[in-house]
Amino acid sequence: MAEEPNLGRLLLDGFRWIDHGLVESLNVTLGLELTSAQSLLFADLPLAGVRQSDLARSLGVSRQAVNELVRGLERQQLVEVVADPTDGRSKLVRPTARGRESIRMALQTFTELENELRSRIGDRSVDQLRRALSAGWGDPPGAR
Amino acid sequence: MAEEPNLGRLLLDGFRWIDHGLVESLNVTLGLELTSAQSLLFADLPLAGVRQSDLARSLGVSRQAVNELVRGLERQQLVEVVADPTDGRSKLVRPTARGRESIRMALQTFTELENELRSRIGDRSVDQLRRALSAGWGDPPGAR
DNA sequence: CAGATAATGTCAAGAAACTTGACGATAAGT
DNA sequence: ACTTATCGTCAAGTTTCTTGACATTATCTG
Repeated sequence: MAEEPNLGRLLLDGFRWIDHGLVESLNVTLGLELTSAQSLLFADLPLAGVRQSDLARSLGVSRQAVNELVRGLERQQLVEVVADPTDGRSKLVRPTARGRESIRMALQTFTELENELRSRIGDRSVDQLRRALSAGWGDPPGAR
Repeated sequence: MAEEPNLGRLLLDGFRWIDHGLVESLNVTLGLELTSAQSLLFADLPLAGVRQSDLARSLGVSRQAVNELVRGLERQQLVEVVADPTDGRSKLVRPTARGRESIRMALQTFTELENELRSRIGDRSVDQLRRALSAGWGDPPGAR
């Protein structure tokens, strides 16, 4: 007993804390109707636009999944999807004016959440947390 | 650019790393067929048994969700569900002999993953990571 | 003790977030 | 030129979770 808590559970709890704060902020404060996955994709969308398939790679999910999320954002006029001038196969996902404003809010929410965290566990701990997490996870030992 | 990466994304990546390693270990090495959520519930199940509804609270999901996960584990004879002698409403979820063996493997996997992590980012970073994450997340500012 | 209130497990229906497989269109490699 | 790979997308299915409703059992209250 006095089991040290499972690291996976700890990471998941942390994620849910951030995620919940982000979704709440976008939906309640801005009156949007974003799901969790849409928010996460949307929140750090480059203003210049991204190729859908790069988005899939960066999120670590299939192109099909990203496609569906992007269509949801499009329906809410937060992004527009245009043909990639440099590649006839690709499409670029780009925030609209309305989208850019929401992204600003999302980024502000991230810093607010991080400040909240700093006030709880201290500046040093937050910095160390970020550093440890940023080191890159690569593949777990058992990956095929 | 050189955007500092979104903390939520970092936490999620970490979780997925652990999760993938755990599921892989249980399924490939032990020949089980556990889903991600089943593995997470199963991996640190108290040997003495838990009430289903306590499990739900500790995981942060509904009783209905836990019920379904437990039934899956039961089908694979990893747990048995018995009436709680102290409360006629409750049921206790308890690992079987086969389950206990698998749990030992799961715990071993956790330490292996953590060791892998130590070799990548160093002992101090792992300790700091664990400490920061253990501080408890409570409710995010916008929680209702 | 009786009656209201609450907690537990479960059935059902459905939403969310994925997956794999297949396909046509475009790009790139040889 | 031909093969091979990549891109977006349609379709179908899985996993994980939700809310609502309900019967059963405990607990609280007067």
